[in-house]
Amino acid sequence: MSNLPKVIVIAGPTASGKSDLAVWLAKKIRGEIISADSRQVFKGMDIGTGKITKKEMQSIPHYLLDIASPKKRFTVTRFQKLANQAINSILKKNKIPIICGGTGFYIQSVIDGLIFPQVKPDLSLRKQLEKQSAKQLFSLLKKKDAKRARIIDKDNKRRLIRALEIAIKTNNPIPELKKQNNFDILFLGIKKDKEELQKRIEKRLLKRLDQGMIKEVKKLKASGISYKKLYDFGLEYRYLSLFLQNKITYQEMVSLLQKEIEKYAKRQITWFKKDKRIIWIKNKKEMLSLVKNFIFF
RNA sequence: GCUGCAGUAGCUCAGUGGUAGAGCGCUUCUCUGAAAAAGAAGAGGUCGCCAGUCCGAUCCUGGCCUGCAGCA
Repeated sequence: MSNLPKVIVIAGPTASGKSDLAVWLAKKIRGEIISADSRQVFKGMDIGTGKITKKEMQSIPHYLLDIASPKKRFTVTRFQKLANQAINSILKKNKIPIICGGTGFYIQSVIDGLIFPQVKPDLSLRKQLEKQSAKQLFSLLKKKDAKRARIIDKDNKRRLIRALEIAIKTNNPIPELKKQNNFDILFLGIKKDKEELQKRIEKRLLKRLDQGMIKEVKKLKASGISYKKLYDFGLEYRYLSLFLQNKITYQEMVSLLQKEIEKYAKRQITWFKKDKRIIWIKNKKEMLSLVKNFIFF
């Protein structure tokens, strides 16, 4: 039994019904919700991210939605900081924080208290390194930080660039990743079988197109967000903007998007599967008994 | 019915006289300040069917079957 503050986490792939479940639980146990979603943090990205509506929140407070401009860069460490603040203010009210979302890296940064190297992203350095091939970057890294080079994904430029950024700025090898235990965690995962999830993805996709998802992307573009940036947001924002540029047809957009969302869901599942703390649940009843047990003992 | 073109991985197609590849899909995986991003690996094929030539045929020859286009 630990004295650490209790935090509940609800994770799962996209379209698994996390948000609804979290609200339902919050009402039962006097909880408040912290969203852990790397795209829902942005203002104006609502339909495309499947963001919960005011009405659906049923007056349960939600944190970390609409807290950043899509024109600016948002990072894990920013998320981590804000999430910790949110947890503290929920705890002060004597309520239970429920972290709910699908961005595994964000969730992990908070519940494992990851300590990242103190090296801020340097965009001009990154741009410069970007010009080199993965092979060149890799051999550069071997010189600067041989240990890191041994375990890094040598084809992944993005990873290589960040590793080099750290090595160059600090002139030191990257420190080992530190974790700290700040909370007593109940980690729940929503289990859905493949066919059901695919059906839910399809249904939700068509519904959101109906709700004006295209208009939302047009609006973002009109507000000054480039197609390149929209492409980088991925999924809905990527494929809708390709359609708006006439690079693909409407039909292609819908079928590509369906496939891509399915693949994304699989990547999420791969991530979560690794975490052995997760208890996989199928319904509210299973969840509630686990939660009661967690809170009262 | 005739003529032409095609038939190779789940799909779209490359290719070679010494039993085969790509892209996409599928499966599995990675993740140290971009994570809906960015990457990696793997499993799939008696190369339409039957015969012939050849040391050897997916590739050449003949026949058959199937699809597409044109002509009648």
